[in-house]
Amino acid sequence: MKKYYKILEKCPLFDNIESENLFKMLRCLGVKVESFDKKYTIMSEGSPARYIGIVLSGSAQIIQVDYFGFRSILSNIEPSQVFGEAFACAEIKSIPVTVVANEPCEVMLIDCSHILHTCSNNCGFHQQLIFNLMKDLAAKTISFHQKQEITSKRTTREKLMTYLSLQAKKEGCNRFQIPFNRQELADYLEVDRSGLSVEISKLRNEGVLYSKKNTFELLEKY
Amino acid sequence: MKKYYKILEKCPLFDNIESENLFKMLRCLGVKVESFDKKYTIMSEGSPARYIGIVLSGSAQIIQVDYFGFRSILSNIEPSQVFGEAFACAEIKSIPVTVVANEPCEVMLIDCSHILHTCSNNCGFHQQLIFNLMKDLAAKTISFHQKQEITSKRTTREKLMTYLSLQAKKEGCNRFQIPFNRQELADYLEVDRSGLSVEISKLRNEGVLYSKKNTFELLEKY
DNA sequence: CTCCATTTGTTGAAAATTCAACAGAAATAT
DNA sequence: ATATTTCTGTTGAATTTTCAACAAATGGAG
Repeated sequence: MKKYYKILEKCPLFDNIESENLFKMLRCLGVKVESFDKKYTIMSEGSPARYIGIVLSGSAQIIQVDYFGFRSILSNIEPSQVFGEAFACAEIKSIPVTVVANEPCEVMLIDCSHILHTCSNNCGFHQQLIFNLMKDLAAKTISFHQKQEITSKRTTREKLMTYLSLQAKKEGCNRFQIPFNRQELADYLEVDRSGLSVEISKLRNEGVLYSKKNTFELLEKY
Repeated sequence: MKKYYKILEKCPLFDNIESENLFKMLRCLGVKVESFDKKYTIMSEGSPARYIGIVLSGSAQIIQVDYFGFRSILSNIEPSQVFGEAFACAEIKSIPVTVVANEPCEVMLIDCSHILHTCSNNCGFHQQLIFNLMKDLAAKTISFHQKQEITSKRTTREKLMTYLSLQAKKEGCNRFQIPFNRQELADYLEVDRSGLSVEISKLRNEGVLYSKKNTFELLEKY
């Protein structure tokens, strides 16, 4: 467990919890750590909403697949970020999304009933944990608003530029990497992959951006 | 304040709080009630994220208006529902959306600092309030997933049918009213209004649905 | 009731997306 | 190193959306 120290410290779920107390608490919560190979399913749609997950290494994607097999990517989860908390906290029977490993990854799983219902030891961390969960959920809601701002645009070009601008802002730099390949970016922006490639080429020719693989740079022109 | 009793009782923020304690608590929180005429702005984008709102009567819409004046409707808020909580709880400087009165309405505003930071009286309701906030935010996240399921569809017809199916399911009845007129529905589904009208007409002719104004009915055929 | 403003439905043209198919590039496995 | 698979960019055709403009229907105000 020690090797996850640095990651867990940065997890918003454990804000304001002293590191010496953290491991005691994790024992109390009865956490478990699991590993998944690339493309493996971490949580599947329809399964009980019981666990809150924390990515320890690698990365995961929250996806929805509709009746016709169309995939849409809701978000990308990086180390020390939390997933599944909304379903666990809302106490719904089954989760409406699938979580897949985007690369080999390790995740910590916490049975949400250990968080939501006061523990038998009545340890003082619960209140802080619930407060942290609330802040985390608030932050998630805001990031959904941002995604909505992107996908509400009507053209592929606008969606792409809105996404890239927000990324540049988040990274604080005009040159940055994105966590998606082309098909994934298309599924995140909710557009056609080939149409997205066309648009990227156009923007490159117009001198608006530089791109190579998953590295992008917004040029002055824009 | 007494006249809002029934509404406040149903507010998820006050779950598991005895009604006799509710009013004492509201005083402690220093709530205020304000009225807005139809189309008036309740909270405007860019303003400080200080208040959590509860709709007491009428209804409000959460909207985003982009650089070009395109409006998109994120959600509709009915009496006893909460708004603005995500921005208040995430402690961001300014809110990224606008809240407008959809009809004459009254809202209760609670300064979030009174909820997030333990009150001087150290009254026991805070923990419950924060727990309720957490559950409310979890529920909001889930409803965003649902909206995403709608808007991720690629055609106007699919978006419309997905929306109507979800509404029918929510109402538990194939015949129901929606809280939007045509333009608003278009802005919620993120499609063109005239194209939406065309699609509704087609579906009506095909016998898939009945519609008149904002009343819809999904017919057997579907 | 009449007038006026708003909402809804309809149309056709222009623009954009989707779709399928394929070729070249890049990554992976043997 | 080579073969195989996956990913990316390109194309053209078909579909769909968007846009602008207008007519019909609806709803309110006076």
